[in-house]
Amino acid sequence: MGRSPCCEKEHTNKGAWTKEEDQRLINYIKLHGEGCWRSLPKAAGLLRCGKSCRLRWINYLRPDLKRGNFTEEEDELIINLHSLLGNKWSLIAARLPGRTDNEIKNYWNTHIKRKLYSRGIDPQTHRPLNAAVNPTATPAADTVAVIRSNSDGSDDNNSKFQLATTELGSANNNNNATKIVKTESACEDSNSSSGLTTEEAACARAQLNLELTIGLPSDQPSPGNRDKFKRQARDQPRPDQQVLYHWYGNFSSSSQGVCLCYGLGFQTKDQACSCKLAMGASAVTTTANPPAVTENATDMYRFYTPMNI
DNA sequence: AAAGGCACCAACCGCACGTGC
DNA sequence: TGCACGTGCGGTTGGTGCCTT
Repeated sequence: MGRSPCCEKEHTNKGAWTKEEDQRLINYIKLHGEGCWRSLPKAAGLLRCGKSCRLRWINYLRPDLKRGNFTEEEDELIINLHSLLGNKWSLIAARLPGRTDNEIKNYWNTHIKRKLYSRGIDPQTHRPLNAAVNPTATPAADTVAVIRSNSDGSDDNNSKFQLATTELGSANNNNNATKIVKTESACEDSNSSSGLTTEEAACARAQLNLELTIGLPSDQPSPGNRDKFKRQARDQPRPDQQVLYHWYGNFSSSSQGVCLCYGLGFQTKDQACSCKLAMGASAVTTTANPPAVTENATDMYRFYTPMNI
């Protein structure tokens, strides 16, 4: 038996929303909050599919949306984040307060792609266009994404946990070329087919460190998305994935935690989090029960948005 | 002024994933 | 364990307005 449709299509409006529909949706959400999208249309007196209501609210009606043109800074941030995350528009949007994934996706397809082409950069690979067919070519982007793989080679389901970055060689290389692109699992086993020699792996552990300075995270716990954060907590990678967690301070509604860095990179387990210095020590706490870390672990420090469960 | 092409973007669609029963 | 459901995501479509010829 297939799944039931999300709504009775013959009884729903489609296409552009009217002002009256918008107002009904706004009024309902003001009174009852977000969530239960399937039942919302009926309760709000709207002849719309629940998904349509959700989209309309998230992409257009939400009061915290920033309207208007993208700034040059936002452009560059999107380009950098895309080089790290690929077409993960929701993750990119989470780093651009007031912007939606749909908006960024549209903007990417209509503006930034062209901009990158005009710079001679392939928007998908972030490599020079004339190097697209050369697998050994040096990436042009300032940073390169490394997708964390589980030890069995599969990707982690939660893409929030997939983010990792490497940047190497800025100290001894003035052209900003990124030198190493390896999966974390490959680094954990220098004898694997990854191609990293023991020396290279050690070198990577010693030198890899990227801090992306990004704006305020908009993906913060709220009554509407608290479950999402609970799930993230529950879905923490297994201890054998050797991840240390830092949760940010006090996240009550009156005191939001602020994360200004995506401090990602390879560090030894005894090494202090450099992000601490940037943020102020009081803002960072280490989880009380970090996963076990083995002696020779390659630790991936990750920084998460606030959590208040 | 009309027609065609193009750019933009809101909205839709199908699918994946997590949860609860 | 399997199913139904709710939600979210990324890709695509279609309507609209502007520009060019």
